[in-house]
Amino acid sequence: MHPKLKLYFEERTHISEERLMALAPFFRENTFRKYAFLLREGEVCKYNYFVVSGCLRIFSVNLEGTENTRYFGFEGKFATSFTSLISRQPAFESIQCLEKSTILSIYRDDFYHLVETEPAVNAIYRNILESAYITTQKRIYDLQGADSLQRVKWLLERYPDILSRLSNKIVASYLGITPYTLSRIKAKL
Amino acid sequence: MHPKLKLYFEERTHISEERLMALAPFFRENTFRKYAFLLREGEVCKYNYFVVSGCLRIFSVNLEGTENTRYFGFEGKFATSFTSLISRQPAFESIQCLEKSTILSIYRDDFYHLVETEPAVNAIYRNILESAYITTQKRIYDLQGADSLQRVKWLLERYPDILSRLSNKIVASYLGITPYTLSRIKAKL
DNA sequence: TAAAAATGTTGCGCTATGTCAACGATTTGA
DNA sequence: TCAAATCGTTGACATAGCGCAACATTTTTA
Repeated sequence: MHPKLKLYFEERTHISEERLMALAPFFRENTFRKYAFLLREGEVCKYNYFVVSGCLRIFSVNLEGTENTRYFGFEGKFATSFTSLISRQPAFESIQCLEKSTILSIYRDDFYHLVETEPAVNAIYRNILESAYITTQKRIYDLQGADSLQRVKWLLERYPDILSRLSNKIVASYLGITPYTLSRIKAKL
Repeated sequence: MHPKLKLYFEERTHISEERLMALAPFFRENTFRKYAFLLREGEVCKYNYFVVSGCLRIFSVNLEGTENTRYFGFEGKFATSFTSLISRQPAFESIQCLEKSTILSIYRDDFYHLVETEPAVNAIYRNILESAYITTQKRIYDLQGADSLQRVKWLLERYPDILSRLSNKIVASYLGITPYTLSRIKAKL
């Protein structure tokens, strides 16, 4: 099993070395080039992804053509369209590499089989859902009603790396402001 | 066990009548008057609530004093500050009745004990987290970048009752617009 | 049930931020 | 490696929606 994934499990749950190793075969490692799509809007999401290195984003495009990014998955994070994975319905969002990335993929049915049969995976899944829930709730509370400056400061406090690591266009689509406004705000900081 | 809660379980999981009945003693029934608080910001949330009748809202107040509502719990829904319940940290949000309400409460430790020991409750909890996650994700996608008119239409499509059942002030705090703007938009619909 | 408090409506001015345009800088891929 | 494409920056302009105020209406509670 990849050491990054092993670490992920060890930090979040108790599981014997032996049973942890039994999980390894379910994860397949791939590398993807920058801008590669792991999922396109309209497809049914069939995998849960674990980012070994690089970075993913999950985003959708609205009717006016504006991109809306809701999640960045950096090294050591899981990322998938849970909405599609859970419901088996076509995703309304896409998953894309923002850098050359090394990714471990676990097939949907394998993943949910493990959630049902391996307590450690059940606990991990619960942990992922709980964290994702808390994060999104906080995001709504913090950003709803906040002006652009507050949004950028919010990002700087929470995820200071993002602003330097990713392009303005991508960051703006995450903050819900235009790249023009973001550019102006950065100039004043 | 209250028939509304029984129905909730039966619609979402398989469990024998007998074991379902064994869960009943963990839930205590109370009625609260309109505007009563079940949780105030800063307190640690100790209960998960199930709404038998009436309506709860979960909201916070930002530094400027603007209220921000993130969830309405109507009849047949669970509602709690999961962030506080999970982390055992003080809540940054409050839970308030918007109508005279009948509520079933289950104590935090009892609830998580059942999550660990009763597969049906584990499944229910997973289901709640999954649904909450999907709902919040969609909310972010749908509302971020949307103007006030789009927000009101979004509400009318998804939760048409809310607009007639709750006050403009409350609805506006859910949509992230001012009551003034909401009033003007309603006049034009 | 009546007084008080809260909420809804609407006019007005202001400001933040979106849109468009032009151009320089950076990135990308053949 | 270099041409083409994308992205960043900045000015000018337009406008959605906020804040305030004043008054009407509804709701609350004593």
